[in-house]
Amino acid sequence: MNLSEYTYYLVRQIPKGRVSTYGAVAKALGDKNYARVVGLYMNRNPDANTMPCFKIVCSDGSLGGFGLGLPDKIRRLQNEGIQVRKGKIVDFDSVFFDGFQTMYPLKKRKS
DNA sequence: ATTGGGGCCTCCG
DNA sequence: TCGGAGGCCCCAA
Repeated sequence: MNLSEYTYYLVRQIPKGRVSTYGAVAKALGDKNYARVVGLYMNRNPDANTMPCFKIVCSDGSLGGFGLGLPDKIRRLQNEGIQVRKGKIVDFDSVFFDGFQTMYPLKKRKS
């Protein structure tokens, strides 16, 4: 399993109605510096059916970006009952998910 | 609130 | 194949 596949695996762990952040995923990957790379993976694979990248937001609760356009991201979030006001997640602390199940710490590149 | 440095991958020429 | 530029960012100052 390569890095991008492992990233998708983690993102799919986010329960319905919850969100997580680029940084949280990066930390689950083993290094917070992966945050930007996580964003790239999201942008590269904007298929919301297999990879709910709309559930990944910035660590301060703001939305971040979205390859298909932010309005679409907001719509998808609200579909799961997540409220968005003024470009931020409402009650961010209570919907934030950081309970990723990491099989192994992926510190370095894996084949 | 704003700024800038960080350090890793992917993309495209 | 090689190299440089940039990214759906984060955090400490």
